Amino acid sequence: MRKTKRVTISDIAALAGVSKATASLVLNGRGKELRVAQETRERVLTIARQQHYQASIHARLLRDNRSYTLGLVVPEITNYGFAIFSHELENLCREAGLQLLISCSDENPGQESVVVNNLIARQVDGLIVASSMQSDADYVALSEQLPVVLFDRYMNDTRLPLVCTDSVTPTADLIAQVAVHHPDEFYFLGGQPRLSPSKDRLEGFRQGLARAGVTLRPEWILHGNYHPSSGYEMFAALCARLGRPPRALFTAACGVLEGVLRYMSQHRLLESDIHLVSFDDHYLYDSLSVRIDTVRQDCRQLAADCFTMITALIDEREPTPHQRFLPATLARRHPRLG
Amino acid sequence: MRKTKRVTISDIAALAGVSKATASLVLNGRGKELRVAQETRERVLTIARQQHYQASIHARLLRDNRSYTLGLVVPEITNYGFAIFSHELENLCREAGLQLLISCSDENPGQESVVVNNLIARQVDGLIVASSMQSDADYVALSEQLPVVLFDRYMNDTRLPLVCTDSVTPTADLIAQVAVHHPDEFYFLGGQPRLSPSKDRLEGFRQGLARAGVTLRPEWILHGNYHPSSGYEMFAALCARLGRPPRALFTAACGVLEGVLRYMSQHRLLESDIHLVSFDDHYLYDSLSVRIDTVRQDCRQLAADCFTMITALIDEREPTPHQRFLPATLARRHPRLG
DNA sequence: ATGAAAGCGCTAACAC
DNA sequence: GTGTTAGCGCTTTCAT
Repeated sequence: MRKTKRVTISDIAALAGVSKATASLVLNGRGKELRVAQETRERVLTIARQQHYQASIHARLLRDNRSYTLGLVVPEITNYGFAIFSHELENLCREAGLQLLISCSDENPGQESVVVNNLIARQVDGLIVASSMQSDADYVALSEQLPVVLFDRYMNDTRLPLVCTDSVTPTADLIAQVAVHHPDEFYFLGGQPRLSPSKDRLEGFRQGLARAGVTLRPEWILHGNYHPSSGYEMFAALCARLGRPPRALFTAACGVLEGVLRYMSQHRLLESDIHLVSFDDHYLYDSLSVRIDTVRQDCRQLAADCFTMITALIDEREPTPHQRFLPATLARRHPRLG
Repeated sequence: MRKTKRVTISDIAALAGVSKATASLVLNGRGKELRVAQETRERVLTIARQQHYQASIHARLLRDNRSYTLGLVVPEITNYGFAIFSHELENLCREAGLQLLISCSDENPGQESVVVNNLIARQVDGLIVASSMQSDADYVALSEQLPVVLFDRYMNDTRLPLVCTDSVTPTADLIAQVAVHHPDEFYFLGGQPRLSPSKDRLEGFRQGLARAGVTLRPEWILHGNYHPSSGYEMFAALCARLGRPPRALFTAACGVLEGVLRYMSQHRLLESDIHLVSFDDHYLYDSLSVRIDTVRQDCRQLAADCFTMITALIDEREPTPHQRFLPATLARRHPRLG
């Protein structure tokens, strides 16, 4: 059944008794301004419709040497924030006639290389990446070849185009508000310590404590990675060390929090009065018995800015600004004491 | 910076002093078995490497008249289950040298047409769809043209290839277990009543009640759609009608449940002793104060089966079986009485 | 107002 | 063992 031969522009041209060139002009709507008689145009159009003519995209792409395609690399599409981001970006792409190719790196630099190379091989017109790499070297090299925009995370003092949430300020604000109630004990559970989100959120944490007049103790800070299992283990270790759950805790990412919650759930700690604070929000947090104060990123704006930036680069306009840090909002669920 | 001219197979051939054909053979690893001297092969390979030769995918696709691409249409990528499914499918595709194109229909048949047409225009080799359409007519027509596999939802008695979770059995099992404790009152909040998940889950609900010896009252059944706002409103209306929250409630999809939870959270109902039962699981449900018993779909298996089926169709092997209904598992969180 | 032809980069059938 | 050549389907000069 599936062997229906493709109807090409030559077929249409032949049937309409015109040349390929004329047919092409007409079919691209360019017939009007550029010559081609009204009557000819109608004939071609009618026939094309009758034959269900659909231009071969591959032929056009080969000719244009463009794929009208954007690559997106995220650590985890199952992560709610990245899902929203992807969804948003996909819509923007579609409206612009671009196809979004989504790949997951699973927080794994090796896997990230694989998927990026795949995308390159597909000749994407641009690449948007939330990278798990330690260094921007690969992307600096890559950006010689095609537009690259980093988002969500950045390396050291990279000069690559970048869209991120400013984590430091809102984290500091939130921590400062909470820390006044927990001057004796406020733990920090972070992800990979060398990734920018971890670093920035830790910096925000420090600043927040300082602002609240709380002296940070080094043993308050624990690092693991963004996998829930890591959050689970850090929290388990902490509980073991203290002989009880901590009184106040900041988790630097939703994966870490997920692990903590799993532990709490398994150990019937959900009714305890631990004060949880976290980076990244989720709609279900409203329905948890434990109240969690969070920093909520503006995923849609992140997507919009990435899109603006990458399209600017593709069109060879230098985007201004080159790097963007977006504000976040606080979602406070804990009843405010005092 | 970005204007580096593409190095083609002709360039390589010229530099190596061989013909395009020979270069092509070598570069596709087919040089060995099929003629081409060892020495020639090495020369070509070396030069290709030096020049960072990367074959133009567009040229190959044009020639093969294949895109090595699969289209996936889901209602909502932000829905946890679909995210897992997509992630899984993406990995399977990558391993098979295919690129997955993910599009969202937002539960909207109009939008669904748009994205499907987009995917067709991209000449995907096959299409996997969780459709929000009332009828399979469009896809029946489409499947004349390319392989189509439906999943998650199906229309009436469609004969299209299909992969679904069997909703009736596990829903009935779960409801039967719970209903014995709630013979007087067990509400059902469904999505669009004409979509198969709603119908099957309602059927499971009926069967479960019957098995528990509970007589279903017509006013227990409410329908809306899969958007959280709909769940919110149905639940609000129900509470208004009863003057209190219901004692037992089954939500037919996670979107509906999300709305219910939002309402409960806003109205401080999370500590009430309402017995919630729902289709679709989420890792955060373990951490909710309200205990929710759920039916958990096997998203990875769904993805695996869709993949097997679509690749079979693409290779023109008829897949067996043509339609697959997968078992689900129950996630009971409510303490079992009696 | 229209057509002929070149070329995008690659592969495979067919020479030699 | 290696080269020639004919497409794949489209767009775009350049003639006419």
